[in-house]
Amino acid sequence: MLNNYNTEDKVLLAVDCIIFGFDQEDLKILLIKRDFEPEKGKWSLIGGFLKMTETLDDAANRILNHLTGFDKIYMEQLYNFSKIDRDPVERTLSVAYFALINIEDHDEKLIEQYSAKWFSIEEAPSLIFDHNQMVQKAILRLRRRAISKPIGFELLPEKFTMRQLQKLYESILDEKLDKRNFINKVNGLDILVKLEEKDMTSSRKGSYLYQFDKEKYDRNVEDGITFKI
Amino acid sequence: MLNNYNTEDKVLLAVDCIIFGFDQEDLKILLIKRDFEPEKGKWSLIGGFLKMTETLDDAANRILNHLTGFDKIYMEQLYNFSKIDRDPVERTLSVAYFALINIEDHDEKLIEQYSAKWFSIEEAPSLIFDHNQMVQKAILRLRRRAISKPIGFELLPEKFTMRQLQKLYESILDEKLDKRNFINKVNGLDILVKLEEKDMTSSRKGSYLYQFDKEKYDRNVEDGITFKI
DNA sequence: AAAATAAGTGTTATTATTACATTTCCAAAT
DNA sequence: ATTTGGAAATGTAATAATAACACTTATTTT
Repeated sequence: MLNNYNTEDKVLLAVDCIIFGFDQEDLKILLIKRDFEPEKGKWSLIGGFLKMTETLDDAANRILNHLTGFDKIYMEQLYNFSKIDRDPVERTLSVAYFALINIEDHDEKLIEQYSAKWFSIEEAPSLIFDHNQMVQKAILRLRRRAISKPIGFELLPEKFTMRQLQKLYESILDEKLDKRNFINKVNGLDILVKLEEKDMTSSRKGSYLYQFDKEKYDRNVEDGITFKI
Repeated sequence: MLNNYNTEDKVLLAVDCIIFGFDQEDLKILLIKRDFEPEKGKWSLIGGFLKMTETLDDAANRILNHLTGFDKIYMEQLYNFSKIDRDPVERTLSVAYFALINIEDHDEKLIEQYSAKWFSIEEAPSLIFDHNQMVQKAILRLRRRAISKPIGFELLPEKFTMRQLQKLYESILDEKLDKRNFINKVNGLDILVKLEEKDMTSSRKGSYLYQFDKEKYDRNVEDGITFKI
């Protein structure tokens, strides 16, 4: 006889996404203004409900794809939030995902369509439900990631300057880093290719552009080499 | 108008617990032999279903309490497993929790009653569903925990020898450690109290017993001081 | 030609980690 | 009483990683 689980409770399962981006200055998150009740008009993470035919990763991908148009976004499951009254309408648990995207490639039209907006972490408005808590947790996770793998790939444009990479790390870790030590460390990892090309927008002298060497980068990640800056 | 979520799918949500213990030699996990279908007679993690009135932590506590009799078990949410067919009976997601308990205090009767058994990690049988995967993930998490906080508190008896503490770390990290370096490092953390008392079971000379200094230990954990051995 | 501005570059000091071998203590055996 | 066996206890030197630190270069604008 199969146990048919008939007597067990079923619940709604939401998936909410913390989307990080980097605009060469600040670490940002993408938020939307809710156009439905409850909490209409307030800012929130983007989210949706898990469907019967999806895994959680599927659901997170679907939701991310809607808002960004991208398909292969870096994404990790973060945590299950389950306070009884976290959603006033009905018992709903939410699995938070965090994602990293390159702001520059991002489709402006989709953003408009969803009344979405990038906020730098410090200036982000207060969010609905337990979304603030989710963001806090995501920032901590992102920090851990940043020192366990070189996450720049996901957040920077294809070509970038050392300064940009350093700024990215400074905004993730929320601390100033020493320029020389940073460069030495990064070069030691042997995951960047220095290009001939220079970026002339930031100074008269211009600064060399770099690219990630995808192969070495991946090997580096696999080996679990740390990127402690 | 409130959005009432009526059209959204609801799912069963299980909670499965990976319970770690340490018996002075090996790191172990507690498994039960299923006495119901599906997979009756096979080994599995202990688990249960989330009830409408509980948070996930509540559910994990309830399940842990049933099997161990303990109330304040160290416990962390691990990951939500959501493959479509992970449970052959019905679409069920499972939130895995990992827990640490001191084998010695553990109630033998409860173990018997549930046909539970401690297995050392290497000798554990293959488990039902995706439980092997859960255990793997739990081990990795435990390793990370072991180097970010001194987890001994949860897994060792109140009084223990340096050797035991070292053995514990060796079995968690799955590598041999140097005795002198280990002791120097641990002493440097200033979280242990050396007692007058000796443990005479392991040698003629006997070895000093230690206790954790709960206050310093907690401060240490709060400060996020690493316990990288 | 001078000024302004960010880019680029190495060395030393400090700290943390690793490697490593001998002596001490005690009980049991003789 | 003496010897023996076995684990416990102990410190130092070598190496590696991290942190601190300031001047020169290249280029455009004035």
